[in-house]
Order: sequence, then structure tokens, then C-alpha cells
Amino acid sequence: MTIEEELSTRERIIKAGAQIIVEEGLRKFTAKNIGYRVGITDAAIYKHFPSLDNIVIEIINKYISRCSGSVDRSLAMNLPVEETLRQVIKEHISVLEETNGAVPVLCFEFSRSGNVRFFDILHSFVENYREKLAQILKKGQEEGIVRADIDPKEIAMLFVGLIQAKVFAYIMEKREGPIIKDPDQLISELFYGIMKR
Amino acid sequence: MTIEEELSTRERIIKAGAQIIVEEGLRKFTAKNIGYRVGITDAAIYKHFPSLDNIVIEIINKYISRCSGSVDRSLAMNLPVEETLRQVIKEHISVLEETNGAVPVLCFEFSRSGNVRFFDILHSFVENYREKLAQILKKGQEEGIVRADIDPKEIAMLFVGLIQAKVFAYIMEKREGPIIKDPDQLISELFYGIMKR
DNA sequence: ATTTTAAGTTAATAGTTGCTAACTGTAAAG
DNA sequence: CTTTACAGTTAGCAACTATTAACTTAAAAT
Repeated sequence: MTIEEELSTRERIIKAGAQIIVEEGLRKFTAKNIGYRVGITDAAIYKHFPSLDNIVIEIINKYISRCSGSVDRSLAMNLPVEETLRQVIKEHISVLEETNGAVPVLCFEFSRSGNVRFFDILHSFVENYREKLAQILKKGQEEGIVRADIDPKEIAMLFVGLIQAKVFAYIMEKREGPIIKDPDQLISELFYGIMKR
Repeated sequence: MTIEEELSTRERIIKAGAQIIVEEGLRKFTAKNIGYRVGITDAAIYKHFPSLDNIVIEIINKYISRCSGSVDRSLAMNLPVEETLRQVIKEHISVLEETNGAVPVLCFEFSRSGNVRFFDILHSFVENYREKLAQILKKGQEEGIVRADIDPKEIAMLFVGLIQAKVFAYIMEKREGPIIKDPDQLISELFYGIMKR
């Protein structure tokens, strides 16, 4: 028995839907395509979800909560600023790898889909995530280990964007395996531009 | 007479198509929606293009050549390395503003569209652009003004990604006006992490 | 002055979309 | 042993998709 068979059909629909959006884009996100990946007909999907929009909501919530959880987990460890920052990025990267880069792609797709409901969920997630990162950076500035001449909120957004850029490169290079080959290298590059020295 | 009326229908179709992809995503890229923006019926589009795919090809080529042109123009100026780098980034940003961030969005959309033809054009563009940037960085390393411990190709891709990150932030924040508020600020941030000191 | 061409229209094609209704089999509940 | 709920099926709906054909009209070419 494979892992795939252990998941409920409902969960397999969510997973397949997310995979389609990430790998093929929103245009291919159709009941038929989801059904094909799950191994059921399109009509059977409606036994588990009232509409395709509801699947999207579940996808967004699932992947976003994983991402939010990662930053909260890092903050809860109560480490010194530099270590917290390092931990947050490491956690973020591991969620990114587990989900095959789903979150940035979802953000990008639904920020332009015209669906206000989807946009609002994603927008408040990004804002929240960004704010938490900015707080850590601010604390670092107060402690004098982070450059004073940078805007924490701006750098936080830059970080979010940078991760997205890595996903973009991953897709563009048609790579297999990890999205970020050397997380420690990335962190050191990032720190080089942020930290005082 | 407005500028819009001076453009040929063919050009207005290309422009409208690009706008739809950038603002609303590939899913809304339909003959009817393009026609609506241009002010003609969907059928009339086929008097100018044999298929929607051909419009996509024209869109990609148009926006990409503008982007490629910008780096070539900067290189032709034969400035010292640091100035060339600065000029390339400035040119890139101004193309980005003129086109409302079309190129990164197009790259992202069509890298996952499943259409090999579109992917190949974009892939070779990104590779080419990246290679040219890497060459400048390499020259900078040889002259001893750019950090020796960075990989030029990696940093070149990071730059492409950074621009994409800015477009992402622009969309996510539903901002109006310029995508990059202060290009000089961005350049100095970028140089802080790249240049020797 | 007539013909031809360009660029638009409406109407129709076949295929796809989200979604519903009616049906079927199977497994748990009573 | 029967009933019921679940999770699937097929068939069908209206609305949409890309594209084509037949027609109109106005301007350009002859």
C-alpha cells in the first residue's frame, strides 16, 4: 500500500489541485484534470466539494497555514535575533521543499485571478508573514547587529520575493530535486547584505 | 485623437492581450476578452492573427526584445564595469515600468503553460540575459571591484529574481504608479551585497 | 466607374467548462 | 436481513471556448 492510497479522496483532490496549479497553471485547474490525477470522474469531485472555488480555498488555507506555522515555530524557540532569523529562513525553505514551491506560485496566481476572496486570504497572509519578519529585523537593528539604514518591512518583502525568485529559477531551469540547492549558502548571501560588519 | 487610436488594430490586440495576461492571468486570455478591450468582436481578431497562440508569440517576442535591447544598449556604451552594471539595471527598470512588469509575469505564466514553443523562447531569453549579466560581473571580479566569492551566474539569476520579486510585491500591494519607487536605492542595496569594500 | 481588398459583422461549428440529476454498487447500521 | 448512507458512475445541462464561413461595408486599386 502506497502513501497515496492512505490519503482520503478529499485530501487527494486538494493535493492534485495544488499540483496542477503549481505545475501547469490555473488554466489547467479543471474538474476533469483533477479527477484524472485522482483517478475518478469530474462529477465525483462534487461529492467532496460543493464547487471548484471551495477546493481553491482549502488549497490556499492548507499551504498557507504550513508556512505561517513555520515562522511561529521559529519565534517560539526564543533564540537570539541572528539565530531566530536563520531558523525562520531554514523553516521557510523546508516548507517550500515539502510543498514543491506551492505557496509562492499560489500567491502569484491568485493575486491576479480577480477573485477577491482568494486575494484577501493571500494578502493578509503575506502581510502577516512580512510583519513578523520585519519585527525580527527591527529587534536586530535595536541590538545593533542588523544594518540601521535598511527598512525592515522592505527587506522582509524582499525576502518573500527572493524565495519566489528561487521557485521561478527552479521552474525555468526545469530542475529536479530541491528548489534551493544550498540553504546555508543562500542564508549567508542574504546576511551579507543585511548584517552589520 | 488619442495615442490608442493611432495604433493599428493588430498592435492594439497585442497590447490588450499582454495587459490581460499581466492583470488577470492566462485564464482570462480569450478571444472575447481581447476583443472587448480592443472594441471589436472575437471573430475579428482572426482577420489579424491565425490563432491565439500566434498572438502569444508576438507578445512574448515584443516584450522580450525590448528587454534584450536594453542590456545590449548598455553594453554598447562601453562604460567601466560598475557604470555598465548600473546602466543595465537602470535600463531594465525603465523597460519594466514602460511595460507594467509584463516580462516577469509572462516568463512565470508561460514557464508552466505546457506549451514547449513558448517555454523555449522564454528560456533562451532568460539564459541569454543571465549570461550577459554574468559576463559583466565576471569582468568586475577580474578587475577586483566585485566580490570574488560569488558565482556570477547565480547572482545574475538572483537579479532577475529580484526584479520579479518587486513585480510580485507591486501586485500583492495593489499599488499604482511605478513598480520600483526608488531605482537608485535598489541599485545601492544590490551593490552593497555584490561589491567589494 | 467598377472591381478588389481589408476589416469588420453575425451565425454556426465542435469541443470544453462547471455543475446537477439519476442511477449503481458496496459497506456499515439498524 | 434489510435499510441507509456513501462514493462512485453515466448522461445531460447551459454557458463558454477557439475557430470558421458567409455576409456587409467602406476604402483603395484598377
